[in-house]
Amino acid sequence: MMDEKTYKEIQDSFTAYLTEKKLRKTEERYTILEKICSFSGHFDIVMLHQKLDETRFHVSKATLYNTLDVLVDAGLIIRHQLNSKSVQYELRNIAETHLHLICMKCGNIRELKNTSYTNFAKTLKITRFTAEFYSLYIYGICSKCKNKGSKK
Amino acid sequence: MMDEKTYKEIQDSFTAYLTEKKLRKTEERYTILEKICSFSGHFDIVMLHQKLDETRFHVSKATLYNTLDVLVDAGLIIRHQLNSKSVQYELRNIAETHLHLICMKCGNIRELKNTSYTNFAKTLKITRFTAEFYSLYIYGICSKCKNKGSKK
DNA sequence: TTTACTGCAAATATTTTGCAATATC
DNA sequence: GATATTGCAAAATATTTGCAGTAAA
Repeated sequence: MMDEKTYKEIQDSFTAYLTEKKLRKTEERYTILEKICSFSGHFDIVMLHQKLDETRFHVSKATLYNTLDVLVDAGLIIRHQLNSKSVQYELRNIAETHLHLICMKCGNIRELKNTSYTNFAKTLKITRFTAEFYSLYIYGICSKCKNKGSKK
Repeated sequence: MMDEKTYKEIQDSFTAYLTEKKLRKTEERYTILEKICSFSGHFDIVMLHQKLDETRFHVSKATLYNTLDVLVDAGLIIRHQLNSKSVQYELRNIAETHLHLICMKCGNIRELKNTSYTNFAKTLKITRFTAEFYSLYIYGICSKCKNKGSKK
């Protein structure tokens, strides 16, 4: 879990967004966000649903999909398609401080703490577009697959 | 369509891959690759299927999914999840020379010709991973949405 | 020949939608 | 109170699978 201060900032940002868009501040939305903030990496819908159920907070799939859309719109989480399986989400806050190493053989994803690419990307001159954040994916072969050869 | 020389290189690379993996060199696989090489940007399964049908080359969805998997494995195309709708594919060859600007309001995607991020990324020291290619996604607000306010 | 690949249709998985009940504003 | 949001189940989409026929090696 992130520190309390960061969590409060994210929460406040969500509240501001909901207010601005005249959307309702429901328990479901805040509880889902809270759960997401407890993850340190990627997650998908199924996993999030399970974790919520485990803490005895059941929401319908419809609500989950709806809330994730809202959170994406609010810019608090981002959507990745890192492998062929399922859509993965990640707190923008965390995604910003990592780049993603994706093994093209086994599909494994490694997060690598690195902020230099963001700094680099900020120097790019881009017209007719206001950049908010950056995601770098590096595709290649992880050391396991390199040694063992193809796993698939 | 790319120039003939590039197309031949891609085709040869596919042949080498199929040979190495002891996979068969079928007309379907080569025709699908050829069609993909005629696109200058992203495409999805539905669009590819249509375009193939238009040129009177019908393949089943099963074959299409199978072939796209093979092409991803071969490293010739990459898979993007650029918006919430559907998975999009792109020739790796083309993807490498562009970065992607994704509007968080309207979902529109703009490709921006830029290779400097690849050069930058190549300078990153990464252990236990052999990088092959790089993809930079920049999330933000496009000028249309900036002016008009939210479209959604 | 052998068996990988294809097409088709059926099975799964994923996401969206309709609608009545509920809770926010 | 008005109506956005929720839950549930059904519908719509997207993807995978089983299997018999076909074709590459």
